[in-house]
Amino acid sequence: MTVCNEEQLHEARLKEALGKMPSDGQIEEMGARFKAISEPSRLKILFALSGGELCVDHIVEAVGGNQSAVSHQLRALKAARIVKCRRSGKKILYSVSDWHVITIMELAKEHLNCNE
Amino acid sequence: MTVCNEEQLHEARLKEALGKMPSDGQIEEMGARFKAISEPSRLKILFALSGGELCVDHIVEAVGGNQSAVSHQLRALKAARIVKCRRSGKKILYSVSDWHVITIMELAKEHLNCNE
DNA sequence: TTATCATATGAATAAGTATTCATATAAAAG
DNA sequence: CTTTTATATGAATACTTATTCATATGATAA
Repeated sequence: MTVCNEEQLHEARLKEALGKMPSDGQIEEMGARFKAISEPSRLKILFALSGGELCVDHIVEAVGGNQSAVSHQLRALKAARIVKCRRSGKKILYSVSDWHVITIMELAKEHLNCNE
Repeated sequence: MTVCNEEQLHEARLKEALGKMPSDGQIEEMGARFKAISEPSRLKILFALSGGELCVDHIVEAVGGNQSAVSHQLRALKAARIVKCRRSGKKILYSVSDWHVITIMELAKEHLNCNE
């Protein structure tokens, strides 16, 4: 009767988990951010921009691939409000606007070397 | 001639960025992890599991949706080696195996409240 | 053994996403 | 004003991914 009841323990955990669960809106927002940095080319773009603003053709050099593809990815990152851009003469210069995302990328990169 | 040359500055930045760019393998690995936590239901599953191991039907309760869908997502998370499972009697208990991922989720959650 | 409970799986469909190609825009140089 | 340079865009295609339904597995209880 007072024996360890695993089932009861799990029920308690479930309730606790449900209590701490972020709202659907928060979950959506987090998911959107993670999705933005889940594609290799976008990740590369962001690593490239983490050193400072760059124009599109330099970004293209940094990530490889063709100009149109990079432009589409930049648009996605801009829509996710992770990067912003400004014009300077002929060129459009992109830069990071959400540094939290870069922080998370750096952290994830460090975790890689923890050869789990 | 010694005038501030923006172009030159950007070239320098590009080189620096290229130098710090993770390898393609690292980029792929990071991308895979971020992708794993970019879908709402998987995020919810992980938040639920962050309190300790749970059996599948409790996970289903926690995230909503149907059993089969949750099972497929659990498989994806297991394939990404973010969760693991063990059998206990009739039930299969899932738990987090890669706590780095949880760390990143918590961080991202905190960033949400920075009302940028 | 048979029935039942908990979970996993496969196939089909549906939805989302990346990439390419061709073309459009917009500023600058001539 | 015309041309060139830098970037963006739209449409089409090809991929990838999520979800559902029906069924399979595998442990346990009867």
